[in-house]
Amino acid sequence: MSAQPSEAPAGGPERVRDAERTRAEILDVATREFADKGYTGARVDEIAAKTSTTKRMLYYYFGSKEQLYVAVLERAYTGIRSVEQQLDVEHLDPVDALRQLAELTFDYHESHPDFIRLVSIENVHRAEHLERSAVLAGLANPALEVLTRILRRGHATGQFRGDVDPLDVHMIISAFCVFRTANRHTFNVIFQRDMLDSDRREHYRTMLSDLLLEHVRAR
Amino acid sequence: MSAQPSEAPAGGPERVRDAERTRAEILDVATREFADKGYTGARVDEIAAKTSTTKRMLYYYFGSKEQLYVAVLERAYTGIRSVEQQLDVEHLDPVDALRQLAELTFDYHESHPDFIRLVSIENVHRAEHLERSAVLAGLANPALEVLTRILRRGHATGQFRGDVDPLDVHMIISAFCVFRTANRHTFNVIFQRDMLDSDRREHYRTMLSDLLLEHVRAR
DNA sequence: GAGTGAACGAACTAGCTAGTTAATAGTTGT
DNA sequence: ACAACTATTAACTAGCTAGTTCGTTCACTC
Repeated sequence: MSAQPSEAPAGGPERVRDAERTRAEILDVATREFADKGYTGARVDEIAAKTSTTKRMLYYYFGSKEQLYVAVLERAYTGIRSVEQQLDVEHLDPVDALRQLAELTFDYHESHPDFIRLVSIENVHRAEHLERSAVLAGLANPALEVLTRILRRGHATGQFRGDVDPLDVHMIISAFCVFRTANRHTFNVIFQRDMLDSDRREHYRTMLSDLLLEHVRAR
Repeated sequence: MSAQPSEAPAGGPERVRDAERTRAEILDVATREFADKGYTGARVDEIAAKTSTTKRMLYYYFGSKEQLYVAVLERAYTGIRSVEQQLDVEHLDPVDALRQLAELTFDYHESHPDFIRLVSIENVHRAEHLERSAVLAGLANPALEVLTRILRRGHATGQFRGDVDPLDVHMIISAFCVFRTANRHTFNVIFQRDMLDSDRREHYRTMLSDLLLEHVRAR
């Protein structure tokens, strides 16, 4: 990267000072650090040191450790929204749709360990930060809308029961996926089984779908 | 063991000094404090202040903040052993036995929020403390032995499938119970549903048993 | 080409926090 | 009764930690 100072018109924006970039870098580092050490355990100095900027900038952009943490939380939470949008419910058999939703969620949890850790951490803090955040408005809807549509169509075709609560189904999916990643450490120490072992991945992935389908299936 | 310390005048043991008692009090207070604030968030001074003794005693008996935390963890973990021992598997129909085991676990989680919080906290710390502890030896066995017996008898009577992994069943139970209590804060903020609401208690309790039975049932 | 505000950096500080020191009071064994 | 040990207290400290001060540099405008 050859530094193109001042006159950086067309080619590449090699800006020495770049608010957007600095802000984003702080957020990235802070996300890793908070996920790693927890809110109380994370150190502002440590976050700053891992940045290419200074602690002063961190306060300049985010105001306080807490506000930085909230910014991290908000960004992490918006990510999981995308899961449901990957699903083309209308063109799938309800059984396949539910299975795919479960698998997508399963995969998302597996590939975003920082997010899961942040959720655990935030729960230890009784969601006091998330509660005061504005982002969560409209976070519930996408997840539940897709599930509701799947369940309704499944009931229409006679494959599913009609009295299944979408939020209960969502809870089962979350419980399974969250437990597998969030609690794997104590589980592994006690039972000597690594729930994230790649050899067992397919087993768990199938198990979740089966569990769900057995639960919603018409009898 | 419990010797009559000197001449306590009739009434009761008005012992001014009592190692056992002091130790136990510190452990109790520390359990609440660590469960409440997490390992990093808890303050040694605060724990000491909530005791009828001083900080020095805390170091006298436990050596360090970390060793005190480990002692708290160890005591908390031994409690859940009792759940399986309440169950008289041999005199129950396998279906009822599994249902009862699920319900006992469900109830234990609900009535021991501190324990669940400690488990969450310990997972945020990647079980590094539990790993170095000796207590966990033999912690896995009671839970799995009971489950194995239930599943085996259920298979013998033709009610259950024969290829069910006891640890998988245990995992489903834990995932459900742990998620319901450990993640209720973020869940409630996002979905406006309190999973611990007493109105929904029976619903969830039944749902877990149903889920399990559908899963192990012979087809 | 000088002024202006946004972006940045180094060094500082007040208060906190785990752990200690040193001395004292109660308890036990003989 | 007296030594030896156990339990206990208050005050102290070195290092850490979130947040700040104050001054500097860059980019853009007119």
